[in-house]
Amino acid sequence: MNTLAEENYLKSIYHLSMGDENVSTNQIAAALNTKASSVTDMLKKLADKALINYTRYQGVSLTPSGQKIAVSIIRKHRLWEYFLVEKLNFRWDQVHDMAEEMEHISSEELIDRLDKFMDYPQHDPHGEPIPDCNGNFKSSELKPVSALELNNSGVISGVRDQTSSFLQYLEKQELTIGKSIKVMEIIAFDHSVVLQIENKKEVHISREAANNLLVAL
Amino acid sequence: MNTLAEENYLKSIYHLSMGDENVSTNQIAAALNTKASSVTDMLKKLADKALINYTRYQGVSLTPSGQKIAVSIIRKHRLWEYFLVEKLNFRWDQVHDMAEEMEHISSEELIDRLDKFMDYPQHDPHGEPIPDCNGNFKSSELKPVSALELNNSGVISGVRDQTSSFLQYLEKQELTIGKSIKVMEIIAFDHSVVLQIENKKEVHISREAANNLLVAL
DNA sequence: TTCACAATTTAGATAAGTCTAAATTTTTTA
DNA sequence: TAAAAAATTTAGACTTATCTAAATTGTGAA
Ligand SMILES: [Mn+2]
Ligand SMILES: [Mn+2]
Ligand SMILES: [Mn+2]
Ligand SMILES: [Mn+2]
Repeated sequence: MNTLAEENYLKSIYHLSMGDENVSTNQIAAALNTKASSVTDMLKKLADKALINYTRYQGVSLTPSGQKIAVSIIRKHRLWEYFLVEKLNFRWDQVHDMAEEMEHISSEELIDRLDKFMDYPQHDPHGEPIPDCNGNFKSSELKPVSALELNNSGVISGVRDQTSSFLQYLEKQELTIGKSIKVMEIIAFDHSVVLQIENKKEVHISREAANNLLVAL
Repeated sequence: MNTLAEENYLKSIYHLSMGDENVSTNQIAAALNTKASSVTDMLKKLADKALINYTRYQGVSLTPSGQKIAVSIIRKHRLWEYFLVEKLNFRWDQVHDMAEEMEHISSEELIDRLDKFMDYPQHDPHGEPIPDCNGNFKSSELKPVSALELNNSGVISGVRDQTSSFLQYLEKQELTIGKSIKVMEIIAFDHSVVLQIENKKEVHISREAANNLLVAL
């Protein structure tokens, strides 16, 4: 099928092109922790395979077949994360790196059976929607806390950054999935935000944290 | 840790060195479906890493650390096969190739939790013993049908060859795990064997098949 | 004990994926 | 709008894992 490296590039391009138009070489290099020159090499290869639209110096977008592969990898990633948390009792901050490997297990039938085994879950442990076996899924209607206005409320439903350090920080602040929060104050100086959790405790989080914490309204 | 290729070589050497002394370059090449020259290159690499004992032209054996890695890969392989059959309802003849990929998922904690989740199974779907988290397991006391004498009985408990085609052939002949069989006749000419299954139906199998079908006495 | 043949290793290539350094193109800024 | 800066690509190299063809080593039959 496709190599592990190709799959990682396609997934990265997919994530980076959310909303925006073309994705740049440097964006991909940053996301994959590699060098721009390596990215250029791979872009030529993916373009040859008709998985991306690529013109020198102009950035890239996925073709329909590239998109299909990317979504299939994302489906695998999220289903394995769900499995690790729900069946093997890992914490949500432990599973991302393992899923990064498991998403490359090739069998489609395996992943469809895993989906059924877990009774077709709709969201992964970080609140992201799980594509079904046809690749369909609602794009998440979640907003970052940083997009809320004063006195707005929401229910914590996901995260953008899935690093252990961020998830563990949230855990410590009791900002976990399902909790309802209200914006008590927005500090103009640094865009940091004071939140009230479940009408009780207040916490003060940075702009950076508010950007990466997602809520349903 | 180790690359996928290295892991496959170590596992292969482990399987080939059962009982025998040193494993030859050509044996490994045949098992991995590659060329002898490629094997030589890899043997040098594994010897540099102190995972095998290697002297030019003399074949190889695993060092204790090489053995430890091989057993860990085999543990993963067999636990994933068990998972695929018991939890995802695959047939025993469908799981080997998927497990060949899954055995390379690196996390040891993942596999230990999977082991617990399935309640520490002792044998994989082909009757092979599953090493525990310390790498301990009884070497299988199973004998090939070809080693039985006339009128000996046994219970079908495993297979050597795990290809789909052999497993499907056994299924069709009703020679499945758990069935008891008795040797009714051994044809001197071609060493083929006539078996009676569960004191009922008789089947006639080739020497090749008898070599690859394992029974407990 | 020699010699032919089988087994193994070496030599030299190739493909994938990556890197650094240099060249090129695009974009910004003055 | 021309120079400077930033982004991107190219050139050339390296690593891992493979291969074919040629050279070397080991061994068993005569
Ligand atoms: Mn993830
Ligand atoms: Mn990945
Ligand atoms: Mn197997
Ligand atoms: Mn394998």
